[in-house]
Amino acid sequence: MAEPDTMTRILDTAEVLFAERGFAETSLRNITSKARVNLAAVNYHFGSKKALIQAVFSRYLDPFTLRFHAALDELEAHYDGRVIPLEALLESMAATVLAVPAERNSLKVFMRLLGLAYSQAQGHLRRHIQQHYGDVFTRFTELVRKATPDLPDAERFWRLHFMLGTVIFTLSGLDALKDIAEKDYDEQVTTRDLVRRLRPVVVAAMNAPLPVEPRE
Amino acid sequence: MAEPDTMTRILDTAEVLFAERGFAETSLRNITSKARVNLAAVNYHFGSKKALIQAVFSRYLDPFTLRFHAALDELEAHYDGRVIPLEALLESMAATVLAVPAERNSLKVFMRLLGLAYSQAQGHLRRHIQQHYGDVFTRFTELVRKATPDLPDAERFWRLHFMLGTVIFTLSGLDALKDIAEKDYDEQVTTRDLVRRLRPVVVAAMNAPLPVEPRE
DNA sequence: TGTACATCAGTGAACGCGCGTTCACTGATGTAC
DNA sequence: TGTACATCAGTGAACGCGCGTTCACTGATGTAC
Repeated sequence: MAEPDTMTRILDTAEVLFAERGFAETSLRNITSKARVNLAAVNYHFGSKKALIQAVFSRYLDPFTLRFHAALDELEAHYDGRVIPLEALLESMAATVLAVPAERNSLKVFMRLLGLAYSQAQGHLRRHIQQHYGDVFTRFTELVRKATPDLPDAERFWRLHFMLGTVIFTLSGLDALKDIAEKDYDEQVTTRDLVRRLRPVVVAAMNAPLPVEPRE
Repeated sequence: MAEPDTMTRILDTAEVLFAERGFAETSLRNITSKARVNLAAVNYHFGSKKALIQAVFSRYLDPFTLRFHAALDELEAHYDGRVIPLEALLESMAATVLAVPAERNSLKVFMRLLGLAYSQAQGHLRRHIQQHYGDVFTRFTELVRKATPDLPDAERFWRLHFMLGTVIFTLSGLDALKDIAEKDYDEQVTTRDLVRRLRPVVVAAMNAPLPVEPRE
């Protein structure tokens, strides 16, 4: 099989290293030497390290938003004006999340990248993502709103973010957790297994009773 | 009031900068210039940047483990051999987490640091924490085991980590989330408010029905 | 068919810069006799 | 009470190093006439 071209080799290598060590800890020299391309090639093809980081994200998020919009279209067509149940929405999101990196065989990398985007440095990345990919998330939350009419808006907002946290944290810290789990109960853990375990937890969390009102 | 001494000034400044930007993105020059101490003072007092990072953690985790052990002692004494209910255990943990940084007035910093420890680079930090502070967590999970006898061990393990993820992710990404929340529903959000919202979610998640068995 | 020029992917070496760390040092305080 | 020495907290300047970026260049391919 032919070697992939330089740009692809850079992206393939960069996403793995970024996911493993973060952005600041991964130098262009790390990337280019591992990818066996010239150091200057990154700046030639992408312009800067920052732009490379955004390109790495786009390669996951572009197909993700595309597919997710399509999946939501399908759901809306299927329910034809009726309210889409919460479980179906969550199921659809999970399926899309699982489908995208399956092509590129690394869900872990995808989740690590999302986790980094949330937690890492100032915000140029978060801003970039919100700008380019905020729409599909807005559409999703609007559908969730219809599926959970009894939940106050603020409560739903927070619970969605709680669950986002659970999923990203778990799937992105996967290696560490897998290590601990295997040591404690020498049991093999797969990602699909985790997603299976996450499902009832997320549903229960979204449907939890409302918190007690704060005392005045 | 007298200026705190050099070591304290370094620690106070370092924890804030680390929490804001991560470890790699925070240089000793950033820290020492903001703390108005000599650059060489970090290496004089701590030996290295790595040791400074661990010292920053110790200042939170030492009192935390102390207090948490004490809180669990109290619970065990109060229930006197009977099973401590899950809610009481979670409540106790939440109270301890809130109490420790209250003295130093930064829960956000504490959570950001924990989040970084989980997600950041290789593992020297995770190993350090596991070594020095693993005991109290082991004790806690053992009590949770007694409180949830119907939950399979693996399931409990994962759910505890899911919830750890929720809490750390939420409280450590607090600033970003607060921004979004305030833009969407110009509503002021306090940390105590979030903890109040987290409580029923965490309880519901721990008590969620078991996942469906995977098909063979 | 041949030639001149433009475009493109990639290269090798160097640039200046900020990094963590080191080292010889100063000046204040404490201790021994 | 005085002197010699040790310890300690802190300093200023320099160290070598790896970083992201730049730049002049090469060689292959495509386009115009």
